[in-house]
Amino acid sequence: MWRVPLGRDYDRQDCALARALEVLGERWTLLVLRDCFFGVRRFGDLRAHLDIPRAVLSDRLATLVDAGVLERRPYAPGRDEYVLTADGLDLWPALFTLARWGDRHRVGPGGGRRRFRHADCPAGGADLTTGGLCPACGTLPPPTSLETRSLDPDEDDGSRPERDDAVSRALRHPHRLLAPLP
Amino acid sequence: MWRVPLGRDYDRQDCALARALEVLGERWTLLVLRDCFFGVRRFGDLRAHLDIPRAVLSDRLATLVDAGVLERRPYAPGRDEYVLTADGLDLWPALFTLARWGDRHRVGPGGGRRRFRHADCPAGGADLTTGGLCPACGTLPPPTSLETRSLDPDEDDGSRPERDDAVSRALRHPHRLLAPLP
DNA sequence: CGCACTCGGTTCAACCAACGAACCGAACCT
DNA sequence: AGGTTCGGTTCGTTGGTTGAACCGAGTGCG
Repeated sequence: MWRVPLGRDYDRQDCALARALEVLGERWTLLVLRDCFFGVRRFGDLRAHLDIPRAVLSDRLATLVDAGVLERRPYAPGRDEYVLTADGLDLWPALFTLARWGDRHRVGPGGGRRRFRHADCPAGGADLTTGGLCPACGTLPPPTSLETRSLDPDEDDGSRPERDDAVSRALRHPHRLLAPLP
Repeated sequence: MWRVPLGRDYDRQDCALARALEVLGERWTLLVLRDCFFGVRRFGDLRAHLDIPRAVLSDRLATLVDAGVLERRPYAPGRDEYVLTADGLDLWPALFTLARWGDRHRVGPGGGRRRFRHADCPAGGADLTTGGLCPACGTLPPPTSLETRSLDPDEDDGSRPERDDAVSRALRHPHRLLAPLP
């Protein structure tokens, strides 16, 4: 069921960015992948966290599996889960970089609510810088060695109402990237 | 004329990525910005290079100006051009990172046709690595100090027909990023 | 077993965005 | 004045998004 999501004219664009956007450029797709990095794997959890119509989520997941970014695999009889492939994991720098831009320019001063810490850092670990570097050890950690958490409540300016689905609640506490949610 | 391009539900997403996608997530938007980094500034040039409907381009440019990513300014009586603001220039790492992913996973072996060289490099300059680093001097160069070019014809596998608009032709030769096209 | 419930979808109708062609007005050329 | 280019807007058609309803397999429970 291959489609070219961005229209037939895109294959005339002589550009790696256009190739990437044929897979990633549709609405919701990058948010689905962000959740996959956070450890969300099940259809229902994605739906609860994103408020995305079932049909759209179904379509996006099929496109991503088709493109080799996600793998669909059974975890119980009649139940499948979606996990990032190697190609998908390789998207982490792109997602992180885009999100940091959003932090700097689209949310209030102080940046967003979410922090990423280098949990496997030999130098003790610290919250990542804008470029994704760990300030303690100077390396660019892979997503598997990162831990994410919400800002503490007293750091929060309360400018935006918090969501209260199971995924949002789980992600308030420190959580290793890619580890399945409780 | 503010709109929330990705639907009212996005503002319930407690996430910097969602904030970024409200501005950048619509179809064509990232390709328009890519062209801006290449030095394309005029409505007609964007249209010729992208094959995008006039109405859509008009809408995207207005959204980007509205969001402070582009600035619209007159360059002749009755003629305006669109140039990247500081916020827009700050998008370069995100665009570059996404394009590199496209190179690695969505085009054939050998990567894409386009190369980026650190033209202002004190160590002589070389084509950037995957992470955007200059292998000669080890720094992460800003877009203004980069030069881009197409692969030489003998390196090209000919798998995709070349475009032949004025912008595509100009971008085959080495060209400083952000410098206006001839 | 029979029944209800959950999960992971598909189907359908209404709506809205994208497309492409036609039109438009200002500036410039001759 | 007449024609051309540029930078749009308008408009009818096409196609993607949305949300509600429906569906079928698997599980829990009396």
